[in-house]
Amino acid sequence: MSDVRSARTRATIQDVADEAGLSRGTVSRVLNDEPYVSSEAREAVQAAVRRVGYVRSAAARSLVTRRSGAVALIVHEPSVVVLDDPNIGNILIGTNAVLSEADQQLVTIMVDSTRDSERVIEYLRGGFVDGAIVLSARNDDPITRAIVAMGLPACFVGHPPEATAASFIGIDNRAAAEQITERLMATGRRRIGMLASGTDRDSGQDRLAGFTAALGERFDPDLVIRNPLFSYAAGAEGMQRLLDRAPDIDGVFAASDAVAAGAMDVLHRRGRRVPEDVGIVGFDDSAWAIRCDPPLSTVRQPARTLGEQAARQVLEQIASESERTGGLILPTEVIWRESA
Amino acid sequence: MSDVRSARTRATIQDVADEAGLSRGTVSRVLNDEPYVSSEAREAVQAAVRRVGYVRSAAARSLVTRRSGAVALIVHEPSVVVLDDPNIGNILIGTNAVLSEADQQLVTIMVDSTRDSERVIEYLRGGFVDGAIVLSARNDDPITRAIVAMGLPACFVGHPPEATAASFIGIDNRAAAEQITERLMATGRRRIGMLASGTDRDSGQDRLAGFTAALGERFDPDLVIRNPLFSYAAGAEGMQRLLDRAPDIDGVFAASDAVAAGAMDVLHRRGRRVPEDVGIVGFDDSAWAIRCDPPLSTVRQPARTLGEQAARQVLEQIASESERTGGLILPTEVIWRESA
DNA sequence: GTGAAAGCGCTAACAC
DNA sequence: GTGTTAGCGCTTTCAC
Repeated sequence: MSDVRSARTRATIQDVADEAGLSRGTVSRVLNDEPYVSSEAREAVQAAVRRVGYVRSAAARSLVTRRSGAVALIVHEPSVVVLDDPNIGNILIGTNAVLSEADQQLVTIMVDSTRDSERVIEYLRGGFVDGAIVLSARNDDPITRAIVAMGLPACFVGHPPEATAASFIGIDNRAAAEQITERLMATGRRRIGMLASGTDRDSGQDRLAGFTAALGERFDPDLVIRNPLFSYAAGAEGMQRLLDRAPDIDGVFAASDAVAAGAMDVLHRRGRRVPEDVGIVGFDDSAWAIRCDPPLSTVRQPARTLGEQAARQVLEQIASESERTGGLILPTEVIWRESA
Repeated sequence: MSDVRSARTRATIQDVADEAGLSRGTVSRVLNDEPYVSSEAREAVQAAVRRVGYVRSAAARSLVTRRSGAVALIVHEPSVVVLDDPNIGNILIGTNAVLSEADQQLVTIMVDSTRDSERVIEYLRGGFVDGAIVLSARNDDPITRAIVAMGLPACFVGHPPEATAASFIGIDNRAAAEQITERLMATGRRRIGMLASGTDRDSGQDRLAGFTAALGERFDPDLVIRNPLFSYAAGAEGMQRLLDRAPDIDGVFAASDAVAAGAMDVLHRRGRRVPEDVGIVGFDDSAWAIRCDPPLSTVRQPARTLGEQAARQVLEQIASESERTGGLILPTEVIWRESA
């Protein structure tokens, strides 16, 4: 029996070396696929690894290489919001695909409290990850500040963080909102309102700004209902208020598809036909859109691509040890269906 | 200026010791909040840490302590499924809350391909995490096998993995399904069908088994439509087929709320009234349930608690270095609304 | 091609 | 209370 170690003790590279009758150095070379190793040695090491059940210690390796082989995806949202944001899932998929290809491990971290926030900063500083992708950070966010300060390779998805030259990637919410509002106007609507969710963050503000710009003179602040949440319930509740304020309303721009779905149900309940009486458009092109009756016209947000590109940017920074590159804005597309 | 290190080099504990005029040992004690340190020393160290901008290396620390302070949540699902599983989000929240309280970092890992799977095993073996919570693993899953083999503290959510005495936590899908089917029967339905999603996994199989058991003699295999997905689309498509097969159907048990929602929309479209003509019940008590019209009767699954308990089990195993405890089955509750 | 040896940054056991 | 020192398991020169 070559296994003389106790069950609780892991085999080390030295055990492998002894077993193979070689030195640690050679074993290390084999493990790292380095050149200048005889094929006999290579095979001997591989066999020895098997026999002693060796797995290398990430800590020891990372201590000397200063690399972990992992990248964090930080979801900085109160937990409730995360659940029904249709984009997060797709961003995650895109990011994971690209990192997986590069043999980096993606670890997703949720920040749900101040305590979380502090611990996450420790985690990042500790060197558990080589880079980070940050979703929907606020500008005054401590994690953002820490990342920038420590120079961790990173990409911010959603909006540029502060005035720093940090790399970011996002969509032009303002332009997209303007565009779809214009199309809504082109269908002949006269009294157009907005269910403006998330006005406490950039994306929400920008969508409202685009809406305002598109309407120009015809913009009526009374027809804007604000709500922090991008939810179905927010849409339903907002639509009630909008109808009470302006029963003659004939167009609605909802800040997200979920909001639009809530609004549409209320419209039906209040006896309004869509799109005959009221035209309605959403934002995201999420699963909600096709599920609506009639199907929802909306803005397609390239969430998956967002995730992929963010991952690429981080990988590039890690590889080149270069300074951050600038930002990137991905194009959106208006998807015209039957709701307007 | 006390900062003589290059910008690229991190300060080490030695730098702090020099700066504070103390030894590494004392600095380490302060850093770890150990007793037997004079308050002067403590303050001197804290000041020095500030000045040199010290952050301790996780790798070095973890190398000697054999602890990382992190726990993995492994979501072992094809990406598409993850997105609309209403339970995952809540499990995540519960897990994060408990771990956060214990100052452990939760890292969520998605397994989306064979390549992912292999990398994740490496990651776990490497010692990046002290424990793992595994969601909806299949029995033949390589990650499950690796975890069991390496003796990593772990808890499997959903179902016991193989015959091993691994710790797990879940709900009794079979009993819950049986219970709600019985209530459906009690409303006087004669021809009851099931939209049996996910029959390729334990939860789906168990729900079908419960349904079958409840119906007893009245069970008709022709009224069971199978579909791997727990989705709205699966429900819609399944309901079409069910209506075609048995136009006189008057009761439906859908394997999830999303499935039920899809089915209900088809019923409406085909001119059936709910619950007058057809009674329908779901499973999960997710956001779908109250959004249905009429609101859906369903089984409440304690997803958040599931996550909390799983985290506790893992923490306990980590702390005690004990062998795995057995499994735990949480109770479910039938929520009776208006759809049946 | 391979071995020997010097660390990576930290904790913990042991002196004092 | 504090300093000294021996590793933790690995990579990486530098000889040979």
